[in-house]
Amino acid sequence: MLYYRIMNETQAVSALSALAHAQRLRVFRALVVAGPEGLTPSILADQLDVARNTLSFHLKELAHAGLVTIEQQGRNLIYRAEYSRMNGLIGYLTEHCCQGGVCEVSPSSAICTTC
Amino acid sequence: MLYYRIMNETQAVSALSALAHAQRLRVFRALVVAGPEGLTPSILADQLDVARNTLSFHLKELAHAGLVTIEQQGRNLIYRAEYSRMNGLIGYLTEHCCQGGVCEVSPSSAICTTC
DNA sequence: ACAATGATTCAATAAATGTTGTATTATCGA
DNA sequence: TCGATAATACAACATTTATTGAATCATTGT
Repeated sequence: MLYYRIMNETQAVSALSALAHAQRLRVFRALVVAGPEGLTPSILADQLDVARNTLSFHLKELAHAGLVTIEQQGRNLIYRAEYSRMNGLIGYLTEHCCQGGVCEVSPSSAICTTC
Repeated sequence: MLYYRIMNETQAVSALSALAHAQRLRVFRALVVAGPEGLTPSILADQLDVARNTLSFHLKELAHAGLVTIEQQGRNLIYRAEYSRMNGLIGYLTEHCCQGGVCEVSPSSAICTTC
């Protein structure tokens, strides 16, 4: 029972690069906490005290890496964390752990499978 | 029963930056697969076809981020993946998921707890 | 139609990161 | 002690990434 798809190296580097920045990491974690409801750029900008054009740039990076999704609602955009992508990244990092020995990664390593 | 310690933002960004590079990611994954025995820089350099000074630079980055440990054995160094750090990073990324609702992260999200 | 709001785009500058060749340090074995 | 091997450190250059302010695009409400 797999809840995600293991990604390739390019996708993993892209996701890791996207998260390897303090502001983007804060944005992503805020979206993880927000859950399925998601957040708008305005709310995020206020909450995290980031300039809106800067935030827009960083959200684009996260979206390009597949870590967040965008839905338009009127003149607002709703950003949401893409849990399956996050789980795919975790799977990529831990794949074939310890040569398939005692530490074998089980599908239960995935998080947020119900989102 | 916690197998890792949730890290702070600086540590998380450091770990993510270290992994956000194709060669370093390959190195880390090779060490994850190698398990507790670890690998020497020579073996890694041969296996991954990287110049030794370049590999040394990248290993230093991984070590600085706490993702690998170093043990000296004669003139060889043994590098090992630091599983607890990896688990700490995963914990940091998924903390308070979905406002503690249906997707609450359980300690079982940690991987390689027996390493 | 028009002003206001939400959000993104662009271009220029500033800052951080990666690569390469060379040099250095330390250990091993004859 | 000397040559060979394992590994790291340094410096110069090239590349990538981040920030900022101003401009643009789209939607809503009057």
